[in-house]
Amino acid sequence: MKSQAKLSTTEMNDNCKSVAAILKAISHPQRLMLLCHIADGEKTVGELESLCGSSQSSVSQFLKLMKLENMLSSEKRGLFVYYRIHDPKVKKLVFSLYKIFCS
Amino acid sequence: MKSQAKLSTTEMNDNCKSVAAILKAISHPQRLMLLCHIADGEKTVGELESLCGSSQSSVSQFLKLMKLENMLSSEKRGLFVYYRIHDPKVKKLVFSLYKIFCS
DNA sequence: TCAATATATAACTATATTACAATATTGTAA
DNA sequence: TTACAATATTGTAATATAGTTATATATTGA
Repeated sequence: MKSQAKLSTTEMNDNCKSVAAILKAISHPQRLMLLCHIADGEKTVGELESLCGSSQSSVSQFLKLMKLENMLSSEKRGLFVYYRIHDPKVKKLVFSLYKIFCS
Repeated sequence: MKSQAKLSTTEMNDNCKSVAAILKAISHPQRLMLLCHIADGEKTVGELESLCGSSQSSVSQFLKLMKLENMLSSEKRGLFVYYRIHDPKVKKLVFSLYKIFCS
């Protein structure tokens, strides 16, 4: 992390704030689970509901929260709403988490 | 994230739980800041206090929290307590965060 | 139009976090 | 021993979050 020494305190502060906000949105077992499934390919609310074993209401609320953080985007096609990862940085993060902790 | 499909639901659940706990400990601007400074090399409470501009009490509490998660370890030498990153996975995580979000 | 299905929102309770202040502990040095 | 500096702990009030249930809205196809 030596490279970080190059950042000013203000820059570091700002970076920490925004990164912490993203981490906060992910730092919940159910939300992380949702994100992992979505990272594997776009999913509908119903699919996520059964994949994660959560109620429709809570899945919907979590998705909304992560959409507000601009982490996810959604598209309605026919009867279903498809969710996918919007922010490429978030995709990289999920991949890193997988590499570090799950393999 | 295709590789993730290989994990069973139970495995995924467990992984998400433990990873979310770590993320939760980091998902706070001040704590992330602390961690970044410590990742750069071991630090005393007093150093962190001035580096992060936080009160002694909150620095001490945050450090304790992250120690409980086994993310940090500490060693008392003389009058000072030195903190460093204990879990190599956490070190990797901090480095990934830096690569993804700060460069 | 109407029934079935998918999604979103509201309201509420229990619990957890945060910040802050006060106090305690420990090691060092005079 | 006393004093002091560094760190840890505790108590607490304000706020945030989690999880549940109930309700509302939107879309599609018959």
